[in-house]
Amino acid sequence: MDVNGNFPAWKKKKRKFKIGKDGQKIKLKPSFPISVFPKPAQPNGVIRQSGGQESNISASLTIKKKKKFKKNKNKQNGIAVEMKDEFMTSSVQLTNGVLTKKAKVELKTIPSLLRVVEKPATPVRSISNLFASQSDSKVNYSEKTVKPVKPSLLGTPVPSVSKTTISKSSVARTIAFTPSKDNVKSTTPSTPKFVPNSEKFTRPQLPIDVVEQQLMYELASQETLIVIGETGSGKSTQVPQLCVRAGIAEKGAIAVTEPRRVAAVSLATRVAIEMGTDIGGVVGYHVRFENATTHKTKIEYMTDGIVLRKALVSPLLDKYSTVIIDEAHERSLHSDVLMCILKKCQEQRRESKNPLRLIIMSATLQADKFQAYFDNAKVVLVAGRTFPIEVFHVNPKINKSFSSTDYVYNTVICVKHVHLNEPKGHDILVFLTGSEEIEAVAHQLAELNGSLPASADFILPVPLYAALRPEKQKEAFRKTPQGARKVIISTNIAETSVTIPGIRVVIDSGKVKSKRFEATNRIDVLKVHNVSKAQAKQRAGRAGRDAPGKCYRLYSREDFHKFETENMPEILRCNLSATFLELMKLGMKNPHRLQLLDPPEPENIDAALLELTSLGAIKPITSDRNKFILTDMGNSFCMYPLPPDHARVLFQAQKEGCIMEAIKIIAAMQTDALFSGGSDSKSDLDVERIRRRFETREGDHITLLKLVLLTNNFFDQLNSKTEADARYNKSNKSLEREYNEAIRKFCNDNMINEQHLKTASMIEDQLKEIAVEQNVPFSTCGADFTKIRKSIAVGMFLNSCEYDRQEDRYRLMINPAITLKIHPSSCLSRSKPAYIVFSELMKTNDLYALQVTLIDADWVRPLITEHKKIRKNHLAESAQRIQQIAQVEPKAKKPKLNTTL
DNA sequence: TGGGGATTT
Repeated sequence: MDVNGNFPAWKKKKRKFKIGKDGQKIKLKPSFPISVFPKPAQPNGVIRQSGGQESNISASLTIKKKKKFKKNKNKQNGIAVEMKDEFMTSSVQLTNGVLTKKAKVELKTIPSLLRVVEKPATPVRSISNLFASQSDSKVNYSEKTVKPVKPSLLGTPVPSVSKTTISKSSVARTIAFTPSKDNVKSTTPSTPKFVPNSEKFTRPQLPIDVVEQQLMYELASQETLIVIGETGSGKSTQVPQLCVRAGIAEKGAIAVTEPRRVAAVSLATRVAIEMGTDIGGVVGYHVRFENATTHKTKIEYMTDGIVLRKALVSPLLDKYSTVIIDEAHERSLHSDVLMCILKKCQEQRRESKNPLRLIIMSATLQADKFQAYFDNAKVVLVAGRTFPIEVFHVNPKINKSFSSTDYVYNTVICVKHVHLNEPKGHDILVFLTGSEEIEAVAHQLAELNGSLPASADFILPVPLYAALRPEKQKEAFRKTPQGARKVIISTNIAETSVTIPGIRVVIDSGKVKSKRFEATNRIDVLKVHNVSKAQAKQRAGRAGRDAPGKCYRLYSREDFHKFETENMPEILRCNLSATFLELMKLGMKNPHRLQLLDPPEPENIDAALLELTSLGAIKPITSDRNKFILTDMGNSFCMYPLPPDHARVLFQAQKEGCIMEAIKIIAAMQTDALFSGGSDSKSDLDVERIRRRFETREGDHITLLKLVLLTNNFFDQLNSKTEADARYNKSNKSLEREYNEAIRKFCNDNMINEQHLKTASMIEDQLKEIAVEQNVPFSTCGADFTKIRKSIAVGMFLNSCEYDRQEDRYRLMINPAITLKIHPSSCLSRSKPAYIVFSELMKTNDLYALQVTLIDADWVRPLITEHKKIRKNHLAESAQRIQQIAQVEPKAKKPKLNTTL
């Protein structure tokens, strides 16, 4: 490929910020954050950090910073800080053949040499007047100008926070503090301020401190509060602490929900340090498989899925006085559903002694939408703290050869341009859509090295995507070798989930691959789309984490303006059956009446209802067929953290007498492909050969079972060997090393992804535990896999297909108009049996069935007949409903979750 | 005979 085209013609984005009064550019460097994060031991092996709070300080860095401090000692009034290594380990251990995750948290207190400059004590308002009107407040908020602060912990200047005025009007329902990048003022040096919230730890100033007083006031007086703050504002760590200091936590713990596990864990760890306690003390976290909270815990960081699960058990969530939904702008399925539930919860608890306080924290300015949703709740804005980023767009007027569709080619040209023009040592992060593209670009960039001028550095392409083997993923985090420039080519995993240090340039293709659920046909469509504006902004932001950065966009500014403003919320593009099942457990009867931030399409709602009805999980109420209730079976589905059809498989397996096997398979199905491990040294042929070893004629689910049984066997042997070795007085350390080495070798030999295997194993345990609680009798089918195949067929009968010899395709039995192929990754793709059932239907270039099992048509025929009957009624009813709605128009009454809530 | 973005209970 010729990569010498004159493609790069960039429109430079007007620099919006950091121009001082005198027209002088102000270079902004944040004081380095003091933080301690867990050792990078994350579920999929990637070093993951939370959305906006990442920072990582290693011992070496500390030393470096100390030197800096010495240099600036006098300027900084002799303030010094010394940090010690903090660490926390979380490891997976094997006991009695069962993999368990053990978290060992060791937090040392930081001996701070910092001379704390005392700050006037924050007025802590009594909570007795929780919902007192503003006029009751004695605090004078009139025209108080908070001086911009420029504290500098170790000589590095802190980005100036824009001039803030908290005026009386801000107490009214208006946005109080508008951080404007144009408004950035050159600041006058002032005494550093530190918040004396702990004797043991002193953190540097954060932008949120500027609005601390206002926040405290609003926290005490508002039932619902919306906090808008960009990356680096400190809202995720400070708002919960402010709640505690405001005395809110006395009525119940503060729950903070995060969309990702790592964010929950790392935020909790950091806040624990700031508050000078251990994890599990005043601060804790609760994510799946790991509950580090105690009765003492006042701030609980949790994943949103956990809170949802908790709501199923105790719908009023009365353990908590406050729920904070963090990263609400991400619009994850769980957080959207939570907001809906919590609103109802709030209504129910309003008159009680323990009302529920809600805090919605979001990054992008979608304040209006949240505000409208939460009955005109107050909004507090907090400035962010990132480095300035120069944004360039392609200018198609100058460069006639540019074609926006050929973004892979453009990427390579752009990397070359950047490589030859940007200073050495500035690493590049490229955003593309999928592994194929990424590998292709990586290959071309490696080749490009041959044609570079002698003076140029070496280009080191590093692919990064979720399906990549963990040890390969780690390469993105290695230090760039001397004489090279690291070019990380990534999917949107690097957008929020992962933060790579040292990135100074971002190249954004403007494309993303995303899955959308086509409800009418129950098909997942995986397609490349343009990113949203918010996403483009997020991507650009990845260049400004450590220093000022640049972002090159492979699309014109005109194209950019055509992009959607925000990402499509997950709730609008996924199968709603699992969500509705949960909501019905909470007492929701008519999902069409559900008040969500973005209501899903009626067709999508109906499809989920039809699915749940056909599975026997819900049934319409005789008096009003628009309303549904859970059946006994549906009720028991709710106990399992599984999609309803998978739960149905377990239910059937119980009848068939193969619950043990079913649990193993279903658990393995919850993780991504187990077959993705192994090392680089294996050729494609080897890979094929190893995979063939597990292949069965019965299909992929049985293959999965055989694999799990083999690993169980392996672990049993390994454990008895380890026990025997222990008797010979081997040291614990060498035993552990051998043990881990053996696991690694086993996974490598069998091309198994170690992390996924561990996850599957933990899910297996979880499912077993639930089955025991549910008094499910233990049963096994031994080598008779027919029973298990039947369970799978019955549970997922909606996915059964019949082979059409003429077409050489399969026809979906519930809708024969749909024809599909077995994906070639399936072990049945060649044998093409007459009847199959699949786990998933995915549309890419063709319609493919993934994870396929051979079935007997008689197993599913009665269910399909029944389904068709239900569907017929269902369709008639939804047509009727649409008519009704048209007549009743407009909204007759406020929908309610009228329930046990 | 083809290829798959990311979360989470």
